[in-house]
Amino acid sequence: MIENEPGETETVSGKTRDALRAAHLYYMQDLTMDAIAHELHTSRSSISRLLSHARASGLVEISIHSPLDLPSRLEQEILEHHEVHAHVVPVPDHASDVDRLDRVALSAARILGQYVDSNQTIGIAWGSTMTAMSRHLVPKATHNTEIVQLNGAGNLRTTGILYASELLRRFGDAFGAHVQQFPVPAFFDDPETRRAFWRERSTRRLLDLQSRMDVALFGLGSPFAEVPSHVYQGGYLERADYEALSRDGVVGDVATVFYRADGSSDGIALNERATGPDFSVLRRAPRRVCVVSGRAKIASLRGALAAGLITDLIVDEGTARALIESRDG
Amino acid sequence: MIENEPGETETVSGKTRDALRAAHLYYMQDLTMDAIAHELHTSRSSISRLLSHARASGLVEISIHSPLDLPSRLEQEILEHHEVHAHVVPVPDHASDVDRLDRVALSAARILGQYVDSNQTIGIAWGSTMTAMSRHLVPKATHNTEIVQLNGAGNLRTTGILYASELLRRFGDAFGAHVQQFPVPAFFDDPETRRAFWRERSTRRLLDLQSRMDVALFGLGSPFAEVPSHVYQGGYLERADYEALSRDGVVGDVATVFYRADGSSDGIALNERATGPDFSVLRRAPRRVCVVSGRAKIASLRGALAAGLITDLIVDEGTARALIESRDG
DNA sequence: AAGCCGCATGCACATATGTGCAATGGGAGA
DNA sequence: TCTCCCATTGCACATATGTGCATGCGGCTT
Repeated sequence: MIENEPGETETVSGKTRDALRAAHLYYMQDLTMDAIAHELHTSRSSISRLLSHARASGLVEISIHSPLDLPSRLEQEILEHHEVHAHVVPVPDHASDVDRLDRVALSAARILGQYVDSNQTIGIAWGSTMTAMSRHLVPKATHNTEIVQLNGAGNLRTTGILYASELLRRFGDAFGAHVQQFPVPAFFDDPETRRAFWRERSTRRLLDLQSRMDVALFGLGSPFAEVPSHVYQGGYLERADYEALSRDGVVGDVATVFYRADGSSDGIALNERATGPDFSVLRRAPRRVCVVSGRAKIASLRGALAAGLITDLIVDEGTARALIESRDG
Repeated sequence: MIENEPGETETVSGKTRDALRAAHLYYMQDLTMDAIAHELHTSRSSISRLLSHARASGLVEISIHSPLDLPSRLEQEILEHHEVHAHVVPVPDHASDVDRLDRVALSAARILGQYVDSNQTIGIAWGSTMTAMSRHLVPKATHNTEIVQLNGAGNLRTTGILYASELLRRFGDAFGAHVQQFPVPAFFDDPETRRAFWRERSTRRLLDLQSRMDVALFGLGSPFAEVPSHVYQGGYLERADYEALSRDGVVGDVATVFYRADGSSDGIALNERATGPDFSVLRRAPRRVCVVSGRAKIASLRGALAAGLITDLIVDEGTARALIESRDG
């Protein structure tokens, strides 16, 4: 976060003070913006902008509580079948996968604030889901919170996708948190290089952070879906790798670590070269938030659930329904 | 709370479900009402009404967080000088006392939800401030919460003022709580009658509840202000009573129990006939929320603070400023 | 001291939201 | 089964809110 500079202090806190006051008048006292403008001796349009600012900067928080006696049927069933707390994001069935992703990411960004707090270590993966989320984060002030990158990103070839560092920075900015980058490629070419790297003290420091995560946040990869995930388009994997994955019965990945439909991940060769945290490490985090959208990811989701990687799931309605309805969807 | 009747269940929970979904779409996904109407196959105006319902029924909660490093100057100073957590309600200086009361009550009603929770006993006084609040309560579902009337109300002579029972019922409805009425006059004529009554088992049960309150909620009376409080207009007190109060140096009351500027209340004769809880009982409640508006109540507020009756104060800005600025305001 | 830059402001217009009213339809009771 | 009642709906209009644009004010650089 940018510290106030001399001479700027007044302006910055003045704006926040105004925003706070306008928010009180608008949300607590139900005054019209016109009336507020009058009270604050400014124009109505300035108040409109001030209130937008108040919302966007987390001064105003809007939350939705479903009555305890009326949980969403889907969320209830997911809890019963999979022992996972679900947030089902309503999305019309006819929505495109792009819409779906955007809407889930938007909701997820706003829900995320509930999980993040001071004095926490938060692990974050990268991918198209996380990128979409990063665009909509609502800031929340925290102290002593640290964000740690879960897996290497290497270089990207495709355009229009943010570098992982930019993505992490957005999360860091939103929570006033320090960011620990993980500057390695997504996959090493040689398992031995990875092992050597893992012995480096700077790497160990980061791995240590990962093992002490309070919250892990990730999307899911699904290598064989019709619309392959981010990782599978970036040129990280070669044809031979795909064939190996296919042979190993892989259905998905979390932070570039692969698993099968039954949740197992032993003996998957590619994992020896991957940079994401071993599932045994990941599972140490008491809260593991997974954001998923699109039915293409159902197989991947089932696998991740079977592997016990998820404690909190944010998912679009159609996918949630498909998850519950049939085991062979 | 009205229980669902057969055949009504579907309708009621259907409406709540719709409201919940609409709220998600509106507040989490930023869809326009038009778009939501389309998704839910209804008209835009129905969505507008549905969202109003969602807000009014507490499904949607809007809260305002002031950044920890920027507390309101006034709130900060009140905390330092009086060891009380203040919520300062912004109100323009030129507002009338009626406006002031309305706006403070509206804000207070919305803040109240933060203090109320399941398994609590909540004591509530009555008066114009509480009446105004009762009109704006935002429902919040609780279990096993009990509301107990702090002081008797007797009969009222003036019109346009709700009977205490109606007032209490509104609080009870808002929190789904059971209400314990206290069917006695505000003041007994004879102290002996009061003592006798206090020995009754039904009374003792209620007094016992009062002594176990988790939250007490009250306004302040100020007998000698230009605009006298509710109690002083209702015909509860006679001229001789006023003169006695004046002689005793009384500056205010909480739930019809009087105190002096220094917070003392010993030897005030009228208190022997009053039905409100003794301050020693009141102070057992870990949270004691006081709602005050209007500079006329400053002397009364100072006294209540001196008596240590308040832990949380909701007050209009002008009064807060006057409280801080000069000791002889 | 002058000039430049960037940001905040208010206006006017474009959208979005709130609400009185008449019409509709489902359900309780006769 | 019929009728009446009341709650809910959508329309059309009234308000309220959002936003592109031109303007002007400070602050910083040259």
